Amino acid sequence: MPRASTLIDPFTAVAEPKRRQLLGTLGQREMPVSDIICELGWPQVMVSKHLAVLRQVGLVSVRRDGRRRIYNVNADNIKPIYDWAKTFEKFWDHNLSRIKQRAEAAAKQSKPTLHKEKP
Amino acid sequence: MPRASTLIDPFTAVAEPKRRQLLGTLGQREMPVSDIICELGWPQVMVSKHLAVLRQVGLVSVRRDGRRRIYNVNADNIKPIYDWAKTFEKFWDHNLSRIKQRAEAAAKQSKPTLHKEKP
DNA sequence: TTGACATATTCCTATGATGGTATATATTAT
DNA sequence: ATAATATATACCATCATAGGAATATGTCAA
Repeated sequence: MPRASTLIDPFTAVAEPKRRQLLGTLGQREMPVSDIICELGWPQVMVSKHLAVLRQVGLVSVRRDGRRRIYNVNADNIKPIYDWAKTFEKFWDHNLSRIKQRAEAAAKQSKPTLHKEKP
Repeated sequence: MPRASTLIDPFTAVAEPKRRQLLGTLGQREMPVSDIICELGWPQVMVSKHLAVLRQVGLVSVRRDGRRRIYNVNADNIKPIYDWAKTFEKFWDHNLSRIKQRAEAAAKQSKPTLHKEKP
């Protein structure tokens, strides 16, 4: 299989910088497509297609308002990304708080398989 | 440009599920490629190539040990992902704690548009 | 109805990433 | 030097996807 994932998970959806931008914009306030177009300055089709992707993955939700569609962030599906990244916090959080035990346990007790060779 | 970014930033690198798996494995402890191969059960070439990508983006670092290469996570470059995702925490963190002020300030001053329905 | 407006979808193409196979490089052992 | 081990790189084929253009759908107004 020549290429793994697609648009089924938030990670791939968010890999596209434009989609992060879009989410950032929507994060400020819910808005209709026209506003997004205005704020980002992209062609309408581009906005609509990126929105379609984000919708598929469930990162945004829509509701209709006349001929407009009001989009807003569905942040629950961003949380998995946050959670995943957070599993590495022990590496950058050096003045540990409650994570102390867990982090130290995991990080330090790996034996010195580090830089010794077969004698 | 038909298809935007590639393997230049952590987001795209981490979009590949296998690479997240790999990072998760390396997150436990630093290890040589052979151990990764063993733990994940992937063909060697696959591991090496995914590592190459992660290296390019700076998500892992290597050091040599004889004919082995010891890899470990370079978590500093995962933090941008964490930070980005964290900007949406106001949406899912409803029983706020210390983030209260900040979250509320940011979230509330745009109207309570969170889960409105079609009228 | 017709027309204007707002947004979505279909079709097309080019790029480039992924996985596989084979091969190259580097290091240690004999 | 040769072989064995450990890992990386080059080459190839497939196929998903971003973007563009054109078009479709849906909604309000006259």
